[in-house]
Amino acid sequence: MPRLIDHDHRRAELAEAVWRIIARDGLEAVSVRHVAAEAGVSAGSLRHVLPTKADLLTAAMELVVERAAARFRARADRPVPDRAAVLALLTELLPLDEERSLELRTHLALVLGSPGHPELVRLRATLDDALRQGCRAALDLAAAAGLLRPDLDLDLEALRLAVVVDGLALHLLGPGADLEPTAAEAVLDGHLAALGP
Amino acid sequence: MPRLIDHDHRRAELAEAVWRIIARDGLEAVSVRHVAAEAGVSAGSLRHVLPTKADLLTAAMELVVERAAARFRARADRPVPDRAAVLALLTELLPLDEERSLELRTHLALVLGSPGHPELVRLRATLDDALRQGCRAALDLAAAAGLLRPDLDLDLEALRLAVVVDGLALHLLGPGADLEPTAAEAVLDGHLAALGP
DNA sequence: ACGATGGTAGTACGGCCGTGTCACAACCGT
DNA sequence: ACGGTTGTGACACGGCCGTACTACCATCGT
Repeated sequence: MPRLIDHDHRRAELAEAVWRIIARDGLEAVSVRHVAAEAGVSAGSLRHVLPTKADLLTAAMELVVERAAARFRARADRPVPDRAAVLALLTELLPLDEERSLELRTHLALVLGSPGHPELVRLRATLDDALRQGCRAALDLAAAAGLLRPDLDLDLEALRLAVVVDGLALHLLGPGADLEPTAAEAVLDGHLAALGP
Repeated sequence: MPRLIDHDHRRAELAEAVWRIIARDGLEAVSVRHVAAEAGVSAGSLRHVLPTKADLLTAAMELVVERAAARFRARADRPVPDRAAVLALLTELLPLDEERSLELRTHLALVLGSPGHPELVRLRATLDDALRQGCRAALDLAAAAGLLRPDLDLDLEALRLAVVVDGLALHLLGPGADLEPTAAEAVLDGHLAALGP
């Protein structure tokens, strides 16, 4: 078989296989064999790329961070002048499609499901920090567009916004989710309105 | 050994053992043997009370729902006249001590960690519903005390408040938590203030 | 063209898992 | 006092786990 494969690409495929298993069968179903089967490779082959299970979980989490960062970067680079665009930027942070739902489920399942894994804890902190900074950036844009009352404590409001976004995300995740996407958008819209003059 | 033991009491002990294992070692470490050891009984003995692992997880989740409901009932029964009391009622919903942290970790780990378990999905819906009703009740009390603008959509605000509470709870949960309890209370206080006239 | 290189797949091993079974010990009603 | 009931603990079983090892093979550099 081919002498050289793209390791990064293979790692991403395996990480996405982990995502799907976590979303479909839960964290407990994540085993080397299941992931290999889900990704369509043999278990022995998987071990050449990710030698241990901990590496597997770390790779899954790293890809979450990477994808989320890339998505936000793509959004934030564009000039964002009006209210609808700010709302769209925030909506981007919600798990409203399959990929983002998979990512968030993975993120939460790993963070809550395996404490004592230092790498995962570090990556969680990275992600939380990015969320807060993203909310802060969105607020700065909104402020520049004159959408915000001038007397707001932007640091506190960024934190509050991040909390709202994460809370919405949590309630959007099925199964057993109790929130419709439209309701989530309504909450976000109402929150932004409450920050206005 | 004694012919009659209190089954409910034993179930609660075992459920709390599950909580501790989830918080300390993660969901993957929850096995019949580990739980039995944590609770100080033999595995065979455990099986007389909770025959299968699914029963074990269900019992753990049921105790979460039960304790949370009892705690809220104890708070809500008291007359709640002023702003500080409303804030205290909401703070009650946050994982600011060991027991509530254990409960929330269990709740989230189970909901996110084992999809396809119908009983857990049902219990999650129960809990989410209770949270929303609790927030609605708190808002009603605040409104009766004249702490709210009269033009608010209380249903939407209850949802937003529930989202804030859950978001705060999520960020308060260690390890890797990025939120201090005082910051969480500040967010809650700011949120309540933003609802005022 | 042909070894060297590096990915692949199959197998093996020790360990823990969930669950079933069963003999035994402690308490109850009679 | 004693037989029945009920909780207990120990073991057995089949299965899946993570990991290690080792032939095999397609490609690449020479």
